[in-house]
Amino acid sequence: MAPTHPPHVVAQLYEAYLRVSNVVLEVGKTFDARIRPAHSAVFFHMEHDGIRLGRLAEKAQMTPQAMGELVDDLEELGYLRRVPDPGDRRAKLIVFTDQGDKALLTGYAAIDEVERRLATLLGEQGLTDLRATLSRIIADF
Amino acid sequence: MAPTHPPHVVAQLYEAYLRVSNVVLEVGKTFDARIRPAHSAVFFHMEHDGIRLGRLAEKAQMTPQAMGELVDDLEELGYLRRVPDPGDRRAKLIVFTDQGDKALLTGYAAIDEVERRLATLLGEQGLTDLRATLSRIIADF
DNA sequence: ACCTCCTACTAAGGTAACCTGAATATAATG
DNA sequence: CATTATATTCAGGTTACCTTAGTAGGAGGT
Repeated sequence: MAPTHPPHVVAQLYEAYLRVSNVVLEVGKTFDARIRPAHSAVFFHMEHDGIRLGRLAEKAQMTPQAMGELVDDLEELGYLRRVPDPGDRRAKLIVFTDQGDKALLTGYAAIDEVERRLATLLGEQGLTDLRATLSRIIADF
Repeated sequence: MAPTHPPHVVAQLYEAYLRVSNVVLEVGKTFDARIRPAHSAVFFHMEHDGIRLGRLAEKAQMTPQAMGELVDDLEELGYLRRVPDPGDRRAKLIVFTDQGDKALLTGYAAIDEVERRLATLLGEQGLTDLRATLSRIIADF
């Protein structure tokens, strides 16, 4: 069940998120069309010194199996590698390849670009206020 | 490709949307556990005098086939009915049953409740500002 | 060492929410 | 009328998850 007639804030939040995130997604698609939105969860939660599948899944709030598939994809595409975890021979550490590092930097740049565009649109103060307002909503709901 | 380290506005928008919409979704689930989030698109875009499947799909930005499945579900659950369109025998009008009307009102009430809660949290002025800011973002992106 | 319990990961199969392509019925148009 | 367009439906596919059930390798107690 969802919204109703005029611009409800719930609907506005959704719409604003869609539009803004789309800019970032487009950059990703341009970088490598084989990378899908679902893969962003991996880049988002990766750790540069390597991370285990279970922890990555936990951070992304999904099952290790689901995360395993995403990692499989990105490994096949050359963005990640699985190396044995020296501290636990059951486990593997997921690490970035050089190509993976480059993709991550491209993603960061796209997000920073969106922030700059928002600062221009709303003014520095306006962006600060928006951030504060969203934080309050997140904390309260 | 998506976010990065600190609270980026993109991520904040998403998180705020998730939290706020969850309140509405919970109300829906309590009303009838068989109604799924995907069905909200139907309630959102319905028109009280009846609407054709194609138009409903168009408003919700999905294919008529996908929308058809959602309408099938809600018809089976007793919230909608398909009646022949008197003006075009190829088409059918999708209309609410009494039960559908009741569900819609419940949804509206849940959304209004969220708005009231936001007004309390942010103040009337704060909510007005947030709405204006989101509108600007939507218009610009 | 040995046995039990745990943990990381993999395999197999399922579901929800979409999609594309093709069929069918009816309309609209030259 | 014959042609082309429109409204819906039918069949089957894809993506992004999930659940259930292994398997291989550690860790601790005896």
